[in-house]
Amino acid sequence: MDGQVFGDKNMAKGNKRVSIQDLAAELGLSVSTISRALNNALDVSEATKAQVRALAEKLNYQSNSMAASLRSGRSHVLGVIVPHINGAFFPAVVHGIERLASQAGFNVMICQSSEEVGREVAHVKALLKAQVDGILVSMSNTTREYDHFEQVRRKGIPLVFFDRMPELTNVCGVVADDYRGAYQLTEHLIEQGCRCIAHLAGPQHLNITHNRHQGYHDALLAHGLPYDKQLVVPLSNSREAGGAAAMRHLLAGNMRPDAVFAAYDFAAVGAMRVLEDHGLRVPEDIALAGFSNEPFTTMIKPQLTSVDQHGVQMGEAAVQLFLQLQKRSDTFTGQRIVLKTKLIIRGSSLHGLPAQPATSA
Amino acid sequence: MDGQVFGDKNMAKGNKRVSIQDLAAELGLSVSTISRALNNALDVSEATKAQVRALAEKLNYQSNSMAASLRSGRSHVLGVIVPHINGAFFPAVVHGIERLASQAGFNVMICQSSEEVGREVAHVKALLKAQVDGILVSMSNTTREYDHFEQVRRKGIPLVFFDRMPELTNVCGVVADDYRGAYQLTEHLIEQGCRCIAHLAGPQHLNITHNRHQGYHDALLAHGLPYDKQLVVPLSNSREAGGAAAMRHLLAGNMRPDAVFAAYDFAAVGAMRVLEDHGLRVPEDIALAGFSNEPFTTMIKPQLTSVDQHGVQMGEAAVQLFLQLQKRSDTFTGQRIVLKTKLIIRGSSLHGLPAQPATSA
DNA sequence: TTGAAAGCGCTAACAT
DNA sequence: ATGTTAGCGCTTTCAA
Repeated sequence: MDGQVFGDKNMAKGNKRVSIQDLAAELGLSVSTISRALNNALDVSEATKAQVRALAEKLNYQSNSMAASLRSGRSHVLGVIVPHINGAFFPAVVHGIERLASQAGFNVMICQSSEEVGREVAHVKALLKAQVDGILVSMSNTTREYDHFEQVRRKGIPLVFFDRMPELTNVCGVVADDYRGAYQLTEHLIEQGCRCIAHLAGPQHLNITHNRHQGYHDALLAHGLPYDKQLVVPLSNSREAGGAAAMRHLLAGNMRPDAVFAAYDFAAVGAMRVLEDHGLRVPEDIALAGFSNEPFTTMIKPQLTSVDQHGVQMGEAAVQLFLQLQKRSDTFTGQRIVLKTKLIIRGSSLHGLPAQPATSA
Repeated sequence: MDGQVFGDKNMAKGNKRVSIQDLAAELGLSVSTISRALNNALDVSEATKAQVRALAEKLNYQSNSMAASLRSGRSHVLGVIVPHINGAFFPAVVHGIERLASQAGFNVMICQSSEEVGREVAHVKALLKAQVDGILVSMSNTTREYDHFEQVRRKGIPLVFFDRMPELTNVCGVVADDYRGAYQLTEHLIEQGCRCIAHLAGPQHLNITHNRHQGYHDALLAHGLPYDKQLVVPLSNSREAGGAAAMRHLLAGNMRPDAVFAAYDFAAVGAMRVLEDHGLRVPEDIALAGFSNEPFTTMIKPQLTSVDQHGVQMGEAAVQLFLQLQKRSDTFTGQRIVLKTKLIIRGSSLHGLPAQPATSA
């Protein structure tokens, strides 16, 4: 492979792509036969198939999927819209989607909304124009109207949400059990002896963060602890800076929590930094936990207790839902798949008793 | 937006998409006029344009980009192939690509090769079939043959590499100055008083890791230090586990380095863990540095010295290169853009003297 | 088992 | 300023 010169410039530009017409002409067959042979139709003799395939190979024929899609009405492309691909969660979901989708013969078109409704709407439009066979989407956190999704449905294109989905009837999607994850996490903190547990909360119009908050709330009440609004601080963003600001706000108040549950791992790290700055030890003085089980949770000290959301699995489930929808598109059952989450206990939350055996490395 | 029922099922399936034919019929105009009006051609009266746009809006017309692309030969889609989207680097590049591309009127189709040549080849094929207007690619680390790239060129499709590119003449792309980054980093370690600097090396057939190794090598010699092969340990993978294994190997040998430069941040963290386990302090006993400036470098203790690669900028440069290529496709200049890297000094490398003022937070 | 022919929805000459 | 016409490359009836 060395010294190889890449791209001799003899064929500057004018080399037309070879089409099935060319193959047909070359072999003295009709284009329809070529088409059928290439698509491995059952009513073409093996002999011609072989012949056609050989020539296609030789001439380096590449089918034009635009033409095929235009004619057939199916593009074999699956559109995916994610809010972003930072952190590990969405990449994991995308991975799951790609695996199952490509296995089912679909190409995947990934778009980032960058948490902007505008871009989300634009992407939906572009995907529809591109005639995708289906759309999988996790909403941006600025999405409050759902007309663009409604359009998709109106066109009869299968639409599947994952993780972040609108509170509407008749939409299908797959979500993690954020409620249960938060509930268990809060319960764990209580078992650690914490009695004054704060929550750094994400935006409450989003199902995921709403449910995390709710799980926290219900766990407190279930264990006879009061729910105090002063202990719930909204995060200005999901990153470290947001967590740090919220933590500072909390420390400036007149309640001194003995545990903090942040709705995101990144926010938890920001909080941890602030606690250090204030000379507070984690978990001895204040227990700390996040949500998502980002890889860096095991890199920091103490390691961060968190909740795993099984991203890959979620992606796969979303594709399965899509495939189902595609089969029988008359019944939009509004099916919701809820995936179990997994509490991962690490050092940051071991406030009291040694607690249950650690669930992870 | 509450209580809204999503997707009344009255229009089960049969609602044909509205096409420009429908618009033409409705307005008593020809399809070509409609087409021109929609594309804002300059030879259509403002009156009709308004009329057409109004009806299009009313009927919720969505153009069929497959048809348009098939006819015009341009898809306005840019294909992007990345090895993966873990960590922060490739997502940053993708972000840069998306920003500039969408600004230039292109949609972006992102594909992951997952470090498998097979998938890379498949993606190239799919993108060509999809008639993309150009392909931006960062090679998988298992790519050793470049025939699939050659095909792209042969078809006259602009091809731009970024970060990881083949050692061929006549290919264009944008890379970070890994050599210089590694050189400066090594120099910094030397200035810290380190005299026995090890390198955890990435695969040497890839330009990026090869250049990091080379920069390390040359910096040593330039400062009169010997280059000792025993101090260069190949990483089995770029993650923590790879770094940990390499570090263990190093510690088991008879050389005891006073600094370690890992070719990836993740590997550096793995190494850090092993050093801790061996009771060695960073940076007092052994200085440590990585490469890429991942966000977690500031989350760990000590914070990790690293080299920033300006991912967003790289993505933008790649798009610019593509746009250039598209304009004058006759001259494949094989232009290479080399982006400066930036040494970010943090606690993990402060082995000796206070050194130069810290470059970052 | 193969061929002929009609078009998918749009654009782009070329007319008018 | 608008209309006519001819396809882009493929799939898919309908015939043979």
